[in-house]
Amino acid sequence: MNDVTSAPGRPGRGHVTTHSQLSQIALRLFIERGFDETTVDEIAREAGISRRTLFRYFPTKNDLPWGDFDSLLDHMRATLSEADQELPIFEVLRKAVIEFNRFPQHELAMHRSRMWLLLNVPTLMAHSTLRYTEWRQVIAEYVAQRLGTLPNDLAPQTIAGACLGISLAAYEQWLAHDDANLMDTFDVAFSSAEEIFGTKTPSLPGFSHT
Amino acid sequence: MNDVTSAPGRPGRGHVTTHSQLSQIALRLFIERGFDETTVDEIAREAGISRRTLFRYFPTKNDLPWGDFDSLLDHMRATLSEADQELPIFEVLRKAVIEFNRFPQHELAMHRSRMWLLLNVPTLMAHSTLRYTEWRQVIAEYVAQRLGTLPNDLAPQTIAGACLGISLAAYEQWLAHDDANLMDTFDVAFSSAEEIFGTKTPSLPGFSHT
DNA sequence: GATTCTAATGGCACTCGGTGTCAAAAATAA
DNA sequence: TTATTTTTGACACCGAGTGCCATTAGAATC
Repeated sequence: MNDVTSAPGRPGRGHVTTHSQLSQIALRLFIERGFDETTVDEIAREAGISRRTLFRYFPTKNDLPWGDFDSLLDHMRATLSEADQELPIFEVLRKAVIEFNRFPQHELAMHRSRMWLLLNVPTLMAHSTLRYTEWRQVIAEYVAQRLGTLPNDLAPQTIAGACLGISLAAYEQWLAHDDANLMDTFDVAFSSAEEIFGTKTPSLPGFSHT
Repeated sequence: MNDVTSAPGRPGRGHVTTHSQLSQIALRLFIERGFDETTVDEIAREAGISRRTLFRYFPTKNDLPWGDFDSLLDHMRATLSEADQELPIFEVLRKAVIEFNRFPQHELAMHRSRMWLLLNVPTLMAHSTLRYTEWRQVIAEYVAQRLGTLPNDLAPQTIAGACLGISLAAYEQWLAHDDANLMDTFDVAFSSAEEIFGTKTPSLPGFSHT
């Protein structure tokens, strides 16, 4: 997933386009005409490349909206590894997740389209699972490191799952209110979760030992 | 998803097979040859029906392993609605989820194959999301009713998500140890989660206010 | 500047999942 | 037996994704 337009100092023909460009074009068409109604041929034609080439940039049609997700994951991994080990796990996760979902102003509209598609088109919802798995694993690995357990143990996986749930809930919220601020929404979602699961104010009658 | 073999007292040709039969045949082939390596034509041929007919029983190849999932969902909904409203939510959910995953002895082997496929074949993992959504919604609706909120509010959705996470973790565990008992595994998973999120013994340093 | 090497592109044919259509088959009701 | 109803099967078709190979364009070498 490297956006190598024309790698300098390397022989051979350079790339004629980028993942980012293709992703944007596809996103626009998906929003305009609908995901299922847009064929890969149309996207390729719009981008001025052949269908065959498009499938060399993205393995499936479902991957087009995601753009360069791997880079974002790497970035979150880095953020977590550099985090203050003294901070409570929950706070580190909250910050890292919020950071992960920070986008420059001029990309927000596109990001909104992207997330709307990912959370509403059945095919994309399904495919997203595979991406979420990678995302959860990054969280789980950090939690495991903090707890001194294995990433695949129940605790890290459960917490990672909860973080994903919180994030998706935040996105649903954000998409439902076009005036909402993404960062704020995430912060509120994490605080709500903290309250639900928190040890301080058990506001969830019954979700505890009795 | 009604297994109407030949509805008595109704005109017209009767069904030549059942969802359950097709599901079992498909399951066997998927395990034997692999999911991607098994074509729909092969399954149809094995079942003695046409490809076109198979697609009238199951909308997609991905749905074959699930069998009659809708009935199970209805059953869980019923279990929840009949549950003692005095019991803590967590305990009701624990029981309902365990009940949902109870299978007669002679079906356990098949169920193991099914779950192995659903949790390990990427295509099926992705597709499962859509089924999990229905499952989570059943939980969320119950929790919402208990809390007096809407099913789509953060709390019910978060708890439903957590239940799903716990269940999947339990299945992973069960599949990893072929001598494990499914019911026991679920019970342990729920207890572990209770400990992680519990208000009594905060065993998760940092996953709280400080 | 011509040649050579290398890597991306584009065209083509093919497989497979999934759908629309319609005639044939089978079961019930008359 | 005939009419009606419902499922089935055959066929044609579409779109996603892949393997193969000739072509193209850029960089390095001479």
